Amino acid sequence: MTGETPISIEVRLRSAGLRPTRQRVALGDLLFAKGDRHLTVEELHEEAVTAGVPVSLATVYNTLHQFTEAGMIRVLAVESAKTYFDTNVSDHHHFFVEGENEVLDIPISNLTIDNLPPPPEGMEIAHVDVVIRLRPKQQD
Amino acid sequence: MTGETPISIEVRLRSAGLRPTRQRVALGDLLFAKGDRHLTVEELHEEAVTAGVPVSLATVYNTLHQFTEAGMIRVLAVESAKTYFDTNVSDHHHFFVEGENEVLDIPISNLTIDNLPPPPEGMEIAHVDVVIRLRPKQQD
DNA sequence: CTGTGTGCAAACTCTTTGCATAAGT
DNA sequence: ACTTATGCAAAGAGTTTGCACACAG
Repeated sequence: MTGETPISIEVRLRSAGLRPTRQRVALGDLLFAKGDRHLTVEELHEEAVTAGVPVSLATVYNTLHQFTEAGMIRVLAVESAKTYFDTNVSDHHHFFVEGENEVLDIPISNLTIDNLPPPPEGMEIAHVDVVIRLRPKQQD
Repeated sequence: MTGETPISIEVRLRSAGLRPTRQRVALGDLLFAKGDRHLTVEELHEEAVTAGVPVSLATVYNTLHQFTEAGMIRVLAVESAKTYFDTNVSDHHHFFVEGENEVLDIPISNLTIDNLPPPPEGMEIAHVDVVIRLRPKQQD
């Protein structure tokens, strides 16, 4: 066998209560076909147009937010003007290249966080984001 | 004794090569007088105006960026539309309240990160940000 | 005085919204 | 058919920029 059968985008969309329209399916394919990715709205839009799916920017915004609500992707905490969406919803972390505003997955590592503080009353932890900010090494 | 003598804003500005103008000193006072804070440009601007220092928004933007370059404050990695500036430049971490876009310091805790991955070639780690995203506890 | 800094308003970028048209079930 | 999604263009929010005036040294 060649691997696990991925659940089709159509099915995933339906379980999320979203109609599997051409645009949503195409965006879902782009997002999930190539492994884990972090994209901005503009990047995904451009990919879609290049791939022959002339979806509008507004629809990409809508769709990414819907996918986020459905828990299929999530928003990354980076200090950039643009919003980054991550197709990997599990606990893992990121490098963020200053200046270039580029997001990289932290490769296989056993980074661990210990002694997480308790959340304040009435709150629960939704997610823990570790962003390792990188800059070009300066040899002065 | 009542504590350490803080270095005056004037001196700090001069060492950073910044003229201690009325606006910069006032903003610096607001930023550093009350312990560690995280503020948006708008919040600081409003504080300044309320405090009787009618500085312009553009100047607050300029000043916060200059302070950041001087290493006096830093920008936080949160997934908010607004930029948050933190007066605490040391390694410490944050709660981020979803929806409210509120940033809270993580109180005294011995949160530690182990097995930090090595940065990619030619890059060095500028800062490690841990953002613990909070949401209201739901008891369903 | 001379060079910086400041304020204002306009410009820019990213994101959201309203509404007519198109597509899914 | 009926409902929901899409596209477009305009509006919003946050941030940056250009230039005349003001202030610090």
